Amino acid sequence: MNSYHHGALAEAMVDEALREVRDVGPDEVSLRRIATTLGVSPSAAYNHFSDKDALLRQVGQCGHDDLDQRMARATDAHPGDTDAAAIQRFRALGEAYIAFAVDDPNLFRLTFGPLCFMTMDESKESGPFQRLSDALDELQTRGLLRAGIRENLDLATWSTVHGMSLLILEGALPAEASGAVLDTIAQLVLAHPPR
Amino acid sequence: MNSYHHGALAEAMVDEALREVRDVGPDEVSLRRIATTLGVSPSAAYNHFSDKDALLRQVGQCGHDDLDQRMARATDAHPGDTDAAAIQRFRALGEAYIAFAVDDPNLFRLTFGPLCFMTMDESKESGPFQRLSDALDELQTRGLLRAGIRENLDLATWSTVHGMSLLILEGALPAEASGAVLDTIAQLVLAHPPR
DNA sequence: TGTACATCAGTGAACGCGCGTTCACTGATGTAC
DNA sequence: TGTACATCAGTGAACGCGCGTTCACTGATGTAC
Repeated sequence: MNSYHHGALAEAMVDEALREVRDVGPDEVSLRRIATTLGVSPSAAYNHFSDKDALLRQVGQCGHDDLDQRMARATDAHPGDTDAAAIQRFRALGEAYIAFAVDDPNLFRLTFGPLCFMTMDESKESGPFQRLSDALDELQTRGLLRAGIRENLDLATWSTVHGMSLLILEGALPAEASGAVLDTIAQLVLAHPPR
Repeated sequence: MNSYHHGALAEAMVDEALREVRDVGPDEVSLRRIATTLGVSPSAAYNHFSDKDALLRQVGQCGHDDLDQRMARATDAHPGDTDAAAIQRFRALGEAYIAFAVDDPNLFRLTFGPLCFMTMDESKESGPFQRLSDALDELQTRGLLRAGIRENLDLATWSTVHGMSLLILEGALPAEASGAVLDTIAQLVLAHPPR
């Protein structure tokens, strides 16, 4: 309650850093500006973070978590033990990934940027990639995939959806095209595409 | 010849900026450092470039041109008026794109970064995207593509190859996996994949 | 052929800026006895 | 219940830095007559 000890400075700094990332992009975030905004001295951050990058890495983790939650919601939105539902779940995962990039471009860039990258081995345990991979497993189990393509298909689809996201952010691809491209992917992947 | 007038400062600055981009990444390039390296005053650049971004944009153009040449060479490496050659050309284009990213990661980032992005309409006239699209047209003409997938397939494959490149640069995907993923793409796209 | 002059491509000093990080410090809190 | 003391989480001044850009300037070049 007292004004000397903030009480939850670490969390407040992550929140404010997240705001700055969104506003000005990962490269233009300023530790000093964050401290000033929070009414705290520039050095206070060092009680909670070893350096600026450590703070930014925590913000990147927020992005990763947000994406994961979006993908969880996308799956939940299409329940049901049918072939059609399984296909919808797969597609919804791609839509969620792209929606994250479009809704929160700077956070997306930070999360998948050099500072916060995670090796495939780490992200394989859980998270966005695993969700995609699980969805493909389900399609495979149901016999909906073309024969002999399952191996590496997770990496291929992840790459596609990741690349689309970035091309959209760069303005090289109109966001409206994403639905049509996702349709094309479904066509490529399914043994008997819905017409 | 005299030392007062450099003679080709603009080209020299682009060359040196390219070197800096490769060394330290697009964000850490310094105009002053470039000037010092070239033995020229910090303000000399402004006779040739309106500002730092203009110089960087020119470097990004070099990256675009280099990629385009790599893709041209990739096509030329597999001549022949046969189905097999057409398939090899398509695959070689993807390999060239990824090789550019792996060989020259920082230049790749600049070329496809926010500063240098080109709209799809611009790049459609010629360049990497057009080469990919042409290769797909040829597969289509030869009847090698699965039925009904040509539309948006150029955007889908571009996205895949672009996404793979970035995931490799971020360390999320081992570079050695790229061949296998390209195989998977060929399998998805071709009506009768080579076994 | 020689000269006046416009233009081009440099100089170098200065402006004004914000940054990340360190350091010795101190106010506030909580715990042991 | 009261008090000594360790610990935690702040302060604020300073360090040292490099940056992009502007400005008035000048040396070199080339062209018209």
